[in-house]
Amino acid sequence: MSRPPQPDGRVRAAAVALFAAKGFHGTGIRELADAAGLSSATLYHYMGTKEDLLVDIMQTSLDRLLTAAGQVLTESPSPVAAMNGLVQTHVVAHALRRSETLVVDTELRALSPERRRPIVALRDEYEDLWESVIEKGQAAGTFQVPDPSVARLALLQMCSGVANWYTSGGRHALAEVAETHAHLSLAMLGAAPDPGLPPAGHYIRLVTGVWGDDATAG
Amino acid sequence: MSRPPQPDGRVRAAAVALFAAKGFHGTGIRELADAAGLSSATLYHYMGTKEDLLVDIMQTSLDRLLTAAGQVLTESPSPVAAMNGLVQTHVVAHALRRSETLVVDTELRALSPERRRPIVALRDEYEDLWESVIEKGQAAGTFQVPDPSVARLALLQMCSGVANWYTSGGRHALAEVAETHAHLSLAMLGAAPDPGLPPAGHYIRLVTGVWGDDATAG
DNA sequence: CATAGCCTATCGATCGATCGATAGAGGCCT
DNA sequence: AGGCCTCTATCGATCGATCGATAGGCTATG
Repeated sequence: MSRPPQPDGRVRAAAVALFAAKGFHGTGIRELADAAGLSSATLYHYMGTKEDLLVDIMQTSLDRLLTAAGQVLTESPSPVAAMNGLVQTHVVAHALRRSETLVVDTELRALSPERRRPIVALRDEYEDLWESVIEKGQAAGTFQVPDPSVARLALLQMCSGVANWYTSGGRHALAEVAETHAHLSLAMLGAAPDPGLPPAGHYIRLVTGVWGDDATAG
Repeated sequence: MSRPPQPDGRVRAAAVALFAAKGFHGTGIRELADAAGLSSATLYHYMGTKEDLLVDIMQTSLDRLLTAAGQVLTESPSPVAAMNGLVQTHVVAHALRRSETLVVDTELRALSPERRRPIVALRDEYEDLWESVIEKGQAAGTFQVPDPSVARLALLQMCSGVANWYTSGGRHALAEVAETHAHLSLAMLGAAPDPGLPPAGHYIRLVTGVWGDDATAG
């Protein structure tokens, strides 16, 4: 997790870290340049506007989340397996890539309406995957919830929230957090426990595979 | 919900709405003055600095949340009743006072360390109330969760998340949202359903009582 | 010598905050 | 009643600082 050698990667990494810590509007161009080890003018050699940079970060993050979710759904034979996989993948991504997922979740309001629209479309596409899994489970009688759409919203808020409190050196190990969230989610949906589901290690590998070993971590 | 007649109330209301919609750093002094119907100079007759205003908003909101939670715990005879009450009160407050709770949840990072500390202390005090209820239920065998502290974090994220998506004219009625969240929460904790718990109306009255009919709504 | 990478210097705009001034309401002394 | 003082509420103008972004030039590599 050392600082990436290429300047464009350093700019991205610095932006992700600063936007997550201080917010988009709370981060200045000179501050960003300092963190990337460049002058504020050179910054513009590697990016468009500050908003372009934010859009790019969100785009990349959501693309990867969609890719990971697609793989989960392909390999999951049942709604319970799919939900277990979606939750664990989401939680692992939000823990290992805290900063970039936080930026996606909190800085949508910083985008102009035109730039926001395609990002929101990606987010909706991702959330629709969750919705359809809940509906399939509900239709099959595996899940019993009073209101599937409220359940979807509650579930996603709970899992995304991991990015707000998880720390890699903290009290809770990653696998424990992921599996606990999967357990809580399935309990919430009224599903019976299933010991045959893949453990956290499987989804940790999936997430690190999709995200690659590049350097926008945090 | 009309615009409060007193200028200081208008400043507060405008700040809550703007900070929630565009963020603290995304809201300018002149913009705030326009929304309150004052000049930017007159603004400073009713507040200290912009940061003072933010601190004041957070302080008030957390005080009320603590007051409401205290009342819930006083009147609840069991961990299940207490958790039902905490969840419903929290959800109702986050739905009826979306903007101010969003500001509390997302703008902590905008505060300087010295100003942040007492606010975080209030938040921790509130979260400890939840923690102890979960632990009591766990000790009594009413709740069964793999990890009480992860459960507390997951629960709070889920319930606070209501402020991110609830709209008063939307698809979901307030009472339905509150009761659904209580149901999901108790299912998450492994508690058996209990039809004898107070319905949402009780907690809606509690919240509107604590918040009063003043005009910082939204 | 062309290009990529990077700089200093600078732009106009806007930031949060303060200035001195004014209008009006209410009290108080004579 | 009239004159005077104080306090609140408000303003336009402006402060120094910082904002995001650009212009133009230097250096090194191919």
